[in-house]
Amino acid sequence: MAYWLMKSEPDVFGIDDLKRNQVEPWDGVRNYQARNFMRDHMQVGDGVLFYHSNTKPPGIAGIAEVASKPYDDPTQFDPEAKYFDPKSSLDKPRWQLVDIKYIRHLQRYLSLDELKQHTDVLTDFPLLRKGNRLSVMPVEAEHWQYILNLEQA
DNA sequence: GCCAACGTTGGC
DNA sequence: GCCAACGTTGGC
Repeated sequence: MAYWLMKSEPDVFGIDDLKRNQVEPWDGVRNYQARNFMRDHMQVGDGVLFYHSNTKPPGIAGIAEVASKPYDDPTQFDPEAKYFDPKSSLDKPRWQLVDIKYIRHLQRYLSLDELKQHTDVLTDFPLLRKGNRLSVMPVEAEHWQYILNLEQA
């Protein structure tokens, strides 16, 4: 069992939307590193920290779970789709995704500011690394546990 | 294969 | 709205 953090802009798709839909294909990832995490390393049942980016304040909003094996992101084939990729094709698909299932909101929102106050424990937490732009990143088990404890604090 | 130009992310 | 970081593109 592995743990992940996935970013989304709440104006586009936030934790409330996930709660409403329950399960959602995590489409639109167009970064190879992020894709590789989904395609090569995610397993059904893995834990996901649902992070709100590009909002005030940014932070972790809830918990979700990987709900499918990786499969081809359908939006890459659709010329009308925002995430259409003309270099992708049905026989040579570039982008894969997984479905994400809603588990729960955090009891309280953990802002990026607050997380930054714990860099002593959250060393090498990718989210806190300078210049980090990855939308999908691995979370170590100890960090996962620590963050869920912070929620109670 | 190098690298400058350009585009995107995302915090501030 | 600014800008740092950094990935991608394309000319050579």
